Amino acid sequence: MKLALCCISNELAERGIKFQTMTYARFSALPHIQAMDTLCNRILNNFKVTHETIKHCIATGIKGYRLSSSITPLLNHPDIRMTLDQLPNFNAIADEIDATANTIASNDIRISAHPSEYISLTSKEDRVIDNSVLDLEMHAMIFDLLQLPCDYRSPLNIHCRQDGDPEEISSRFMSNFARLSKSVRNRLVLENNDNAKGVWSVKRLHDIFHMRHGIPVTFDNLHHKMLPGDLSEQEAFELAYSTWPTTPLFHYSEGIGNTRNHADFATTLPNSYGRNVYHDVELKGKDWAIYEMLRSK
DNA sequence: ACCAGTCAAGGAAGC
DNA sequence: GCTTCCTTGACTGGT
Repeated sequence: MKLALCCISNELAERGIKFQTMTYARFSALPHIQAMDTLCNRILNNFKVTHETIKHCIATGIKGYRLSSSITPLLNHPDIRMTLDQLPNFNAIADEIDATANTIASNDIRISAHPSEYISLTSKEDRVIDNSVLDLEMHAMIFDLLQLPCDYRSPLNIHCRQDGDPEEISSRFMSNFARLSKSVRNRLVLENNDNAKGVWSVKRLHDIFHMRHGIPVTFDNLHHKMLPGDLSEQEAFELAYSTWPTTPLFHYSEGIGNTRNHADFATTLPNSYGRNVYHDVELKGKDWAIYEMLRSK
């Protein structure tokens, strides 16, 4: 079974190998030179942690890794707006990225990302679209620097998050999609959601975004459970499976009770219905949960 | 060393 | 039109 780790290794975190972040409030409270210095050091640390985590996955039989979307805090902030290569320590960062690229290229590990849930290509506000485009381009730039395939083998997975009239929302989505670089467009996939009004089920994503525009649909079993539309789990799984021109990368999680709060560990294994798929394991136990699943297969 | 509070994002809902 | 909630993990400041 091809299981993938999402962002954080609990085992490495326990050994002190952890991501760092910085808030804008803190950044602005410090003298500028000191603020930039701290930020640059944290970003470099985050790339080192990323590389360590990928090596850790390879060593433990984990077949995929979802990059954290918090590797580069603040760079897209409206009052900062920097790209990686504008950082004073970019050379050190590029060296770490190159080393990571080598690790990925010489091993069997699939890399993906799930940019923040706050990204929206459907908003009516230009400011929100601008921020979202920048954030997606930042992800794609990191993917390109890591020399990842510029196609769905390294997907950038987001939601269509707004509720309302599907025609209106999807047409806004597609006109903003056209603004994105090829690095983003070639990798962008859409995941089913379970918003209150229940608009973006697997079926609807398939009918609108896949049939009309060829965008693959990521199947998430927990979102499907909360918003099945008219489909059984297997029907939704198969429909999403049919949208991928390469091996799909789906999401697996379990809620606590009947909620969407993620449980620590799996009680069952993800059902692949006999198909070849990767599963991003969205359980709070992270790699500890995956070890258990790999043992019980 | 530890703990409680803070921070950041976009959308939805309620007043 | 404002506030609050949702979510998450790490930072921050006080003990």
